[in-house]
Amino acid sequence: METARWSPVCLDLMVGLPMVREPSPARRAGMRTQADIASSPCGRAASMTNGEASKMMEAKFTEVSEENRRLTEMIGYLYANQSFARHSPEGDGEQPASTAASPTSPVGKKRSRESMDTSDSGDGNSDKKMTGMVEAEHVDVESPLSNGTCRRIKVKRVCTRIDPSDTSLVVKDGYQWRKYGQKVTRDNPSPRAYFRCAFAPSCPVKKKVQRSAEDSSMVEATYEGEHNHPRPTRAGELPSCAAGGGGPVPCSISINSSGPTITLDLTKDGGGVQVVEAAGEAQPDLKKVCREVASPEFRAALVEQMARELTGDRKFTDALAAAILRKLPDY
DNA sequence: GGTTTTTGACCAAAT
DNA sequence: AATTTGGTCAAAAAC
Repeated sequence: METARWSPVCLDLMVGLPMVREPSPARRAGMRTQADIASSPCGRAASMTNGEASKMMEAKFTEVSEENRRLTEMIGYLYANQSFARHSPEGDGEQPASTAASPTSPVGKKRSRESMDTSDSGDGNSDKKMTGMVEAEHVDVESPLSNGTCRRIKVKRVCTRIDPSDTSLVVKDGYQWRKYGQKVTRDNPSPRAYFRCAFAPSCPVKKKVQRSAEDSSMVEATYEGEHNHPRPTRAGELPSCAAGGGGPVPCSISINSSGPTITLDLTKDGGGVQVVEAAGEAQPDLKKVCREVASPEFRAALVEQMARELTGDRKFTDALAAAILRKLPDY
């Protein structure tokens, strides 16, 4: 996720569909405007009367506002929550490997364990809608090579809610995996399953999946490395809007600088949340954070925070006004 | 008969 | 140096 350094809170709303018209400033800033919504396949205002289109735009605008309100709540709460305060000065998700991982934590050093277990392939997110994924941490770690050099490996940890009765430990992330091992670990009675990408050895990505010790309905999937091939596409796994449907608006937001990077996925009801840890330090209690994210207090704080950011962004308000004006009939 | 999963054994790093 | 633990291998079983 691209993050900005100039503001403690940067809203990076990557919302919407491929552009049809010339990108507005708001679009360039990543914001989906009301006009975009109305002109998208999700909104069919063009074929309606002005009254119908207006009502539809109003409804869509309300819908997006509501989503933004929820996101504001979540961001504000997370940002205010100083449990995230342990970050490097840069606060950037793409840390130099030397700071992204503890000196003894590269993949391959086995005993650094879950502290380096926070991992990311950058790919397991796109199916949060299917899996009920609620959080992820990303860090880069160094993997020593035989020639003495190190390569950076992206590592991501994803929490996913699954059926407690489901013992398969299968996390639907859109990729194909081959299981190569299972192990019971010391601090969790549930076994940990080890998977390699089905395209191995050409694709080096691995993942570990283990049911949460505290909540058996949650599984933690740890991805190591990045896929070097496209996701095997299957019907029904595309985002509803991208597939031409009228579903939720894809959206992501990032916060950065002195705080953590947080990604909110509006393709999921209630919004999936990724917490992207800037440094290699393990997040002490992400599960707790996830529970807090769902709380009314969190939502309220998020509303205020996001509203402040949006209304304070002159570019956004100008672009929104311009987009609405374009959709108004000429008299 | 080929592919995938299971599972005990093995190895290496950490303690 | 011995033990513990996590990760991987590979033969057997299952599909």
